[in-house]
Amino acid sequence: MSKVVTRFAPSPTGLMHLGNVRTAMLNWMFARKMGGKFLLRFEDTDQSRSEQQYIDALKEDMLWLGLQWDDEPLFQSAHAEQHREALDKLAETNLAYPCFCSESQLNLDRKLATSRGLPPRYNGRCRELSNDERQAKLDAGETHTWRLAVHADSGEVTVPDLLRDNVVFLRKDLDDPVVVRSDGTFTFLLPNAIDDAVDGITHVLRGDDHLTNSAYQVWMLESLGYTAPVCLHHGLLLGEDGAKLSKRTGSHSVADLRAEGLFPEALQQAMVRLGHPNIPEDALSIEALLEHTDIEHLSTSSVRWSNEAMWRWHTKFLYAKPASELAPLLRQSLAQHDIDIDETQALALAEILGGNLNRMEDVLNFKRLLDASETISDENVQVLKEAGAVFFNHALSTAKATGGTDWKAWTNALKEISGAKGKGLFMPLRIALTGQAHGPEMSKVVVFLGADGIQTRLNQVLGLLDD
RNA sequence: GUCCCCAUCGUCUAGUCGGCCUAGGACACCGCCCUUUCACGGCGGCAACACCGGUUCGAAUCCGGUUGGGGAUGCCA
Repeated sequence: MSKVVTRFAPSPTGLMHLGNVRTAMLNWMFARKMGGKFLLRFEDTDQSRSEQQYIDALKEDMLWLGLQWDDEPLFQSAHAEQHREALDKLAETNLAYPCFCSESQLNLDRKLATSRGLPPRYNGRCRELSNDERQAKLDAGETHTWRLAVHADSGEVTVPDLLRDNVVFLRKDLDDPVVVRSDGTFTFLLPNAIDDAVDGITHVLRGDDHLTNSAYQVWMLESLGYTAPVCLHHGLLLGEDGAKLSKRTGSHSVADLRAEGLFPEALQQAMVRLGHPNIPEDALSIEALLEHTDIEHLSTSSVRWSNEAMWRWHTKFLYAKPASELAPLLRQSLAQHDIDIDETQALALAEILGGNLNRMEDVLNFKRLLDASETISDENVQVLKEAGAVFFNHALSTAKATGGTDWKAWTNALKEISGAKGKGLFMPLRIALTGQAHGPEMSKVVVFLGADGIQTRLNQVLGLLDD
């Protein structure tokens, strides 16, 4: 059995999107799983729309996602020769033919067919031209496209598919697809298939929206004497609303997600778990995912994307970050809002905040830990008012007496003097010091702030209550 | 219209040959416990075989049809 070779073949005309991510990951995973190769091929035949910046961005996103490709990236444009040869070879045996029908003629044909209740397919006018007629038109320089003579004959095309029963199409139900436009450029159908053949691709994982295309490509490759790659047509990735993935329904580009600070692991988790059953919750690395997935049993029904699930994974990964890794991220997030802290401070902050942030930007909720003048929300101020100035005067005096950095000692002393206890004791202090009703362990917070920090904030609260 | 694909809890799915399925798991959600907060963790709960026929002693599972979604029928990829 020959080695498995898969590929991800984006056209460099845009950024990597969620649909791309799924296809790329599945092809990568299948290759890894089977001990094969995973190739990256840029389908850059549309030179006018292809841009170097997208090639670079696509590569960067792939690496960010942990999808390293084997060998050097391939470029479809480098195979122009083979595409031409393939067409010539098909033309020789009349399996491809020039079509001189005009756009308006074809529209008319379609209307006519539909009105008669027939499928609106190409009626084969130019397929039935004699060789002489054909040559005469070509010599006269008439504009033409090239079509594949699929519909012409009886017989069937079988698309081999590992995920389902092989799909059988009757040739008469298929059309004669255009493979060369009137401007002489190829449509996606031919180069895509030829490249797979010459690149030695053995397996193609793609959405089932390609099923009919696969039929055309299988027919073409087999006509040329190639063995068509085995397909794994999986169900489509849908948006959150169950409709097709579109920009509006959350089809973010990977670039957007990265800009939002998403961890690649979170995207991996959310993506791979779609269409796969019962992957243990603790399969957190891509290797672990690989181990617990069976690509050959990937679901053939469509699946829904969930941003919420992805961000939940992100939070899980964030919680698990040790302070040493969290610290630089904290600095970075704060720096984005023009707050600069040094490394030591960042590490100290990371140690108390770890496990309290769902997204990196949540650190902004705790600005009061860094700056005593940071305002407190009205709702929380209300809690401070209910505690009252008397309470905070006691708090200040006991803080001074005990130093305040021993949470237990301080609060015990305060409890005795003020008579406050439980939530009524802890909550006002939490809000006064952190600005938030929820957050990290107070015993750590007081150490982080130090005696001065505590007193500054208590004084600031007292000033607030005076107004 | 014609052809092709798909259809189990809110979501992702288990369900090999029909009986062990009054349909299992995970996530989400809800409740309780733990916790000075949040989270984690523990326990419990809610919740689905799209519909209609047929075959059968017995169907989520097989067959037919219907409905719904998707794709093709594009000089998009």
